[in-house]
Amino acid sequence: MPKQVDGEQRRADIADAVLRLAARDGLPAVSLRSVAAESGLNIGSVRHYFDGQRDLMRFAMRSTIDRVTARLEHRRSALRPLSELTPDEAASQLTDFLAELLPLDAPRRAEATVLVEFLVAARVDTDLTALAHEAMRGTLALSRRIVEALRLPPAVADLEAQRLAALLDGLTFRSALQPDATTPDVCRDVLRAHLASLGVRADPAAAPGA
Amino acid sequence: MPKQVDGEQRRADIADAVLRLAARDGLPAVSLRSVAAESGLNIGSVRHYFDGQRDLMRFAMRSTIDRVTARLEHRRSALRPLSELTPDEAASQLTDFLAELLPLDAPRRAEATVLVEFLVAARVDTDLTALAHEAMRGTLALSRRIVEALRLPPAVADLEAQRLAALLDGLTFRSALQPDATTPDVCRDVLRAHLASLGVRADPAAAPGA
DNA sequence: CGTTTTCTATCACACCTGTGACATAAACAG
DNA sequence: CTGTTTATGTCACAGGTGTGATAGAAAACG
Repeated sequence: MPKQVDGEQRRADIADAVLRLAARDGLPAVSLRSVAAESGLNIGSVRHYFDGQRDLMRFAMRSTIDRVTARLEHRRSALRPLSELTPDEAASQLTDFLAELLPLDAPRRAEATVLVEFLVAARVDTDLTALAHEAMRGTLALSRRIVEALRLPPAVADLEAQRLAALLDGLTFRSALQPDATTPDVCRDVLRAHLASLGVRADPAAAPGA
Repeated sequence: MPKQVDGEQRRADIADAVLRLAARDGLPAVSLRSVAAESGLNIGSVRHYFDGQRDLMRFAMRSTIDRVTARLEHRRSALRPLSELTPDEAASQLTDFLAELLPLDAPRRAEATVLVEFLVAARVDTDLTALAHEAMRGTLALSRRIVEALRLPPAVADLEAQRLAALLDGLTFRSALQPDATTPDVCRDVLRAHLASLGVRADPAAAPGA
């Protein structure tokens, strides 16, 4: 029975317990004792790997953000240039790409839900404000890149980026809190319709009334 | 010194203290003792008007929902028929109307922020789930009415209602949590642009490319 | 071997929570 | 007046929290 364990792996395991707990019972249910129980460790062990609750929370939120970011980056590398695609194909590809942010299946729902809880908590928790700003700026920056890829005129790029970011966060919010009302199908359809409505301006050949 | 006080007024005052506390320090900071302190009452008095914390929370959330609903109804009665307005005027009027939902000034920001906290808490708090569903269904129903007023084809009405609801909630979420990043001006502009983009389909005379 | 570091585990303490129970007092009813 | 209801306080208790301090065991080091 090896006693020397991988410290980073342990921290990740504990953070996972935090995320599982927060997703299932909400952030207020996350305490050092509940995390210890969820991870099968003793509270003393948890405290050995983290300076305290604040440190634990910061780490858990950071690892959530990093996980989503990594998944997006991975997806991004597999994107085909929009110039090779029809407007329809482009919309589909971008929908699948941005859907990585949405709570469309169990793991993504857990991530999105926990992130929403963290973002709300960060409003009054100064330990998390920096991470919250980073996360919010991230989806806005992502939206901005999408808007630029669709070659929207610069005059409306900022506005459309804000609109897309708000739509993404709104879909996440509604679907994470009430998945029976805002189902994964609704999320996909809404997102796709939105991207399509942006695309028609970009590609003159798609304008039906011309 | 009158001892016989208006019970309903007292309950409303206490609920106000809950909302102020939740807006300033977050829902987790709301306890019977903190509410008593915030409202200038004794904890015994608070407990005299409410059966307990659960009752207090339910009442506070309900009064928040009712307040927003009442403001919207009041605004609604002053709306001019869209048929009397140019598409531009219609978009402006609907923007102002729906802006009642957004955190554009201090009181509305407090309301929206508290509502977000309640909705998130309701995910795991069975006492609040019914109210949360009511609130979420409310903004969807409101969006639905807007979409119908814009005379969008029924084939896309459901989708557009969901999209508008998500946009409203997303703007609320982002602006309530980080008003410096999603400013009131951004909210207005985004909302107005969205309504305008819906309107062009409704009114053929506004189509520029025809 | 002994020493040191790493890891696990437990106790104790102060603090905060909701709530049951009770006392006190003011206002009203008869 | 007496009795009752309404309202305000206060106390105590069990349960939860983070954290400081400490102990013990196991692995790694010299």
